[in-house]
Amino acid sequence: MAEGGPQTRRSTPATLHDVAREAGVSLATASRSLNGSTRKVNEEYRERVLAAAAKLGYTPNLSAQAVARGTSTTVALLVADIADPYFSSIAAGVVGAASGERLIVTMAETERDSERELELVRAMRGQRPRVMILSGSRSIDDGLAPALEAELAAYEQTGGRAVFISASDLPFRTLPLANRSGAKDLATELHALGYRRFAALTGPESLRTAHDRIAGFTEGLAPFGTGLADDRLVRTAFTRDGGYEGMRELLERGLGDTQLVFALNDVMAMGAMSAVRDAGLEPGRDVAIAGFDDIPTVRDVTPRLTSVRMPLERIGEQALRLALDDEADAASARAASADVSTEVVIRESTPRLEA
Amino acid sequence: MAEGGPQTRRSTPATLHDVAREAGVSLATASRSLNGSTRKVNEEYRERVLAAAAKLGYTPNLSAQAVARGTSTTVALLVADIADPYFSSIAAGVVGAASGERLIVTMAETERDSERELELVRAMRGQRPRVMILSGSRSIDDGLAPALEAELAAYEQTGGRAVFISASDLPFRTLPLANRSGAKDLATELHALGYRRFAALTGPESLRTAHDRIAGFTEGLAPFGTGLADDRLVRTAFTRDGGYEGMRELLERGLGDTQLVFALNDVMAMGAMSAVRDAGLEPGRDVAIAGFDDIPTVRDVTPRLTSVRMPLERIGEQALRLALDDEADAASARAASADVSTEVVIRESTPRLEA
DNA sequence: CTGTTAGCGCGTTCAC
DNA sequence: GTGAACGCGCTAACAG
Repeated sequence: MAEGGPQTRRSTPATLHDVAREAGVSLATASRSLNGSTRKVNEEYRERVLAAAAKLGYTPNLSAQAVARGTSTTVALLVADIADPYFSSIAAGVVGAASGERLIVTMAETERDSERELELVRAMRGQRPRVMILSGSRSIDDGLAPALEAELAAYEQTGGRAVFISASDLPFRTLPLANRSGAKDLATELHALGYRRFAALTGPESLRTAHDRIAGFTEGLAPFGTGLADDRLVRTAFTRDGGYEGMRELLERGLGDTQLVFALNDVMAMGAMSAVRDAGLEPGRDVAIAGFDDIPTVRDVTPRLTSVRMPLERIGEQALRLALDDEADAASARAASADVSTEVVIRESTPRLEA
Repeated sequence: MAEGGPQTRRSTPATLHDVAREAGVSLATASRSLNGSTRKVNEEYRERVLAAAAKLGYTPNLSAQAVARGTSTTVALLVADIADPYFSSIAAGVVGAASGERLIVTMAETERDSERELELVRAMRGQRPRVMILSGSRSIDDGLAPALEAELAAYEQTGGRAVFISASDLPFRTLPLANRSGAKDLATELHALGYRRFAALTGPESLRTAHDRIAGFTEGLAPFGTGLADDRLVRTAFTRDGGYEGMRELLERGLGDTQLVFALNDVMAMGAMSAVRDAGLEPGRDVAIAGFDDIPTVRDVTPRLTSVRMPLERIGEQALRLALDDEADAASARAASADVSTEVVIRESTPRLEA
């Protein structure tokens, strides 16, 4: 089926040259008519060119344009895991915003490996992208950070623009995410609901995002003279399965008097809820659970999950805008981040505690 | 912070020419050392070139390579909605497989709009991608289909390779998905569990995938002399909110003696479960629910959702392989699709019915 | 094996 | 306003 049909001979795509010849004009005129930097071309010629282009099914070769112009229309996006709702939502935001700017986005997956991330940045540079957006997997004690910084510095020096989503120690534009304050707010509200004794499922200690969320949570608890005991912390993978395993471990250790488990992101929280259930307990009743990010599906689990809303799509959009904003500075980043502020959403997984 | 540092003057990326000069060799030698199709270059020169490249931080300009070679290393991927787990999983598969082939994937979102899809295909052609993968939103009575076909035919005639994920009427390579047989199997198993009276939440009537799934489900029910009454069908959007709204409508109409609601995909099913709950009923007990796709999160909802497993990541991989396989024909597509066969997964949302 | 040269498709100066 | 000619960064003949 796929190979059927009259074997029309394979040809090469129509070139601007073809269009010019077909229209009976020069290459320059054709070029001007089709993109016209300053449109100073006879209307009649213009139409002839457009007609010829349509007839030949001409599409400008973006690579050639990039070479000739010295700039591409590409934005490179690096994420830890495309299938993770957190990253796919951000990606959707980036792609949406890019589409509006007539930019094309290319995507790659770091798999949370900084070595791989570095390689990818290097490889992506080959595209001479206008901007490069790095999301996720920023570590605190990343030995490869200097190399990454050097690579990105070189990239920026040659006209590119690197943007990090969420805090990083590296000297590049950054769209700060309110991980710390969001977690702090969450802690405050949970305390108001009557919760006093907490445990947490955290990602790798070095993961910047995990670190900030834990720090914020602890900070929010401090005024009340409570906190997170070390033996109430479970380090695990920053994924659904990590959440499941972490909760299982916690249950094995014994929940003790723990009232609420804070999973550092929603997919972990969902895994944790399943682990609770598999242990014969009921999330929200036997142990409360809170997540972070407020990915769409948390509305559809039972009990509905308490979380901290991060406007993920908008974060993707703002990251691109921040990169494109020529005079972006600290103020601009602040403005962008104001647009992506968090909000605690209390749901059934953390019911008010009876006194 | 972002703008700090000594204003090192902005330069242009190192070119192959620079590397050659730095290494004291000719352009050709530099080129051969760095990519050398057939590595026939003096080891000493080679090393000098590599050293120079490293020193200068040289990265080959992919656009320039593409123009010179006449072929790019790009694969274009079109999906309906990036944030939807179905598509993000497929995308993850494509990106993963592409990475192995040293291909770069660019992504765009059709937003389930065939007009937009057509425009995107046209725009994407500008990249001269080696392959173009179209996933989702194939309609049965799509007026733009001829235009799309023409565009893709032109694309293939100029050396490109178009691949559809899931059936289409268009004459291009297609990775068939077992929507029909999967739904049929589901119906069979549900009947075995004791279910007799069904309703369904379906997407737009014209959506090919929706059509196939309904057809398969009906087919599976036929041998038992039962089926889906017209008034038990709710047409709604193919999204979570569509599922919610559809179920709400069904509940308003009155469930009657309906025992099970078949949502045509998992995100719809999850929305439907929430609607059931919001109506004060309990999914799985008051009304059974089944979905399709088996996206990861269905394991974490309550009750766990019965679904039909589609190996989404593998589907993405296979789509790319199918595109890359030079001698792909019907047999090859069949082989690939064998690798992406479905499997019914019965869970708690469809408990065995007491006789 | 190496260097020279002619393109690839397109943008853009520069004369006409 | 229009066209000829050069250059973008790189590959691929082609000679040496």
